[in-house]
Amino acid sequence: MAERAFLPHLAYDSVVFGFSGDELKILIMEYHNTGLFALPGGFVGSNEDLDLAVRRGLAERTGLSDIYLEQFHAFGSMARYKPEVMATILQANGHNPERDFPWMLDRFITIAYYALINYKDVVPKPDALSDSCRWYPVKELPKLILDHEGIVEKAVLTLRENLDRKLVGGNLLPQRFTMKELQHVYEAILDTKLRRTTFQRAMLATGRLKRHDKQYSGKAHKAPYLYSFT
Amino acid sequence: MAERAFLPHLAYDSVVFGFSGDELKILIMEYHNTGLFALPGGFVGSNEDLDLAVRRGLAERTGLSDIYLEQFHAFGSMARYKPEVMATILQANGHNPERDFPWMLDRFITIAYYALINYKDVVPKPDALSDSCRWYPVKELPKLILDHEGIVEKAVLTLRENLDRKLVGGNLLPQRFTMKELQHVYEAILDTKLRRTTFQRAMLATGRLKRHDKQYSGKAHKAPYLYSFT
DNA sequence: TATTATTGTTACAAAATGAGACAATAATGA
DNA sequence: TCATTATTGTCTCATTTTGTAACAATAATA
Repeated sequence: MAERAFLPHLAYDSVVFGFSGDELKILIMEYHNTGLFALPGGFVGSNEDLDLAVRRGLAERTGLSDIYLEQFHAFGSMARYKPEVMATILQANGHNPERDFPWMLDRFITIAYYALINYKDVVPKPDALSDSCRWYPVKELPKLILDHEGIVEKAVLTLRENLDRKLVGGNLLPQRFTMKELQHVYEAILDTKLRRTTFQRAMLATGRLKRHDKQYSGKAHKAPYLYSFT
Repeated sequence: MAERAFLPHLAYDSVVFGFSGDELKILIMEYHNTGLFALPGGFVGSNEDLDLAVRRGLAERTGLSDIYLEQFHAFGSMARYKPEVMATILQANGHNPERDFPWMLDRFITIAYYALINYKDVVPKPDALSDSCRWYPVKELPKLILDHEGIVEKAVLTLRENLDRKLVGGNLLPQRFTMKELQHVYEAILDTKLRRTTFQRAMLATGRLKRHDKQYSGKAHKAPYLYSFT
């Protein structure tokens, strides 16, 4: 068999979470002239670590290296095999799918990751096939291709389960943040209101928060401390 | 490209947990004339659901269908690519690897599952390349090929995390079991002693246990109830 | 019929959590 | 200057959950 750049039949998709306006958002791509929306994804180089392939793709789309990334599921049902979707996307970009990219019409098993990033650090960049790469609130997603909506759903569920266990909430905020900001992140992820005092006590009890200087907001009230995770 | 039976570069491995003699055990295969031990695994048919491929392989090895199965991680580093291992196994079985099975020398990404089964229901069966398929205590495994020891370790950690959250302990026991048996399963998985009364209270509080008739053991003491999960 | 080992339940202490009160600010504005 | 306002950090107390031990109820045995 000839050398090939990527492993056949294998892809990854990434659910990139950001936090802005007290909402949990994710990056969604739109393909040129199709009205089709999808998770940002990519392929794995024939001699490339799976994890590194995902980091590479994320770096290209967000400009960020060194981001919090976690693999959560591989999706491999036959039900997700719909070659006509990829054919539509390729045709809309002026390609002849069967002639130019026959391997993209194959069946794919995708390994899904979620990433947590500081919203303000990111300038989303689309790829060659895509029109745009934009933030959408998790609660107001457009219709996505294939099983991507199910992938997002599982990502959110996994993130919820890992929130307390791995204390990952801070990865959606700048290095230093107030207790209220952290609480809003938790509330957005869990989709529920939390009690301020109980939350503060629980967070401090983890022993993972370092307290820094106060943040003076210019508002007429006590200034909150800034915290960071250790 | 010619039709092929299996997706290239993709495999699955299964960590099959059983419980016997108050120990947590897993199924390990030994390859003919090599002294090499490995997790039971297999390949995914070109038109086969990933999950069903794993169930098919498990059914062949355990004789069981309808078992508790959970995917927990895909392993895809380049460090796990050691074609000489598979070459050794094929040669020991009288094959010429390069000529007969060149694709088995390729790089593989493996998707790992763990299964929980009732030890007594299983008669392990090796496959064509294997000598034996036997139970080994998790704490006394032989040296395994490639990254299979890391796969087992991650399986155990995942099982521990899921134990309370998904109440999966009962899948390692017969349909009906005593509270003491269930406690022993928990103790084996968590590798720690539990307090009898606290455990009993917590289990009953889940509301997922149904109480059946008593089990008379012939011993000189009160007979325990049998329970099943709903 | 007393003894033994084990089980299911209860009782009480200790710890964790829920819910509110309260004092301590930063700015504002009379 | 000094009361006012909004928010923060902490404390208090009630409630719930958990840790620990005691106790009563068995099945078989001697």
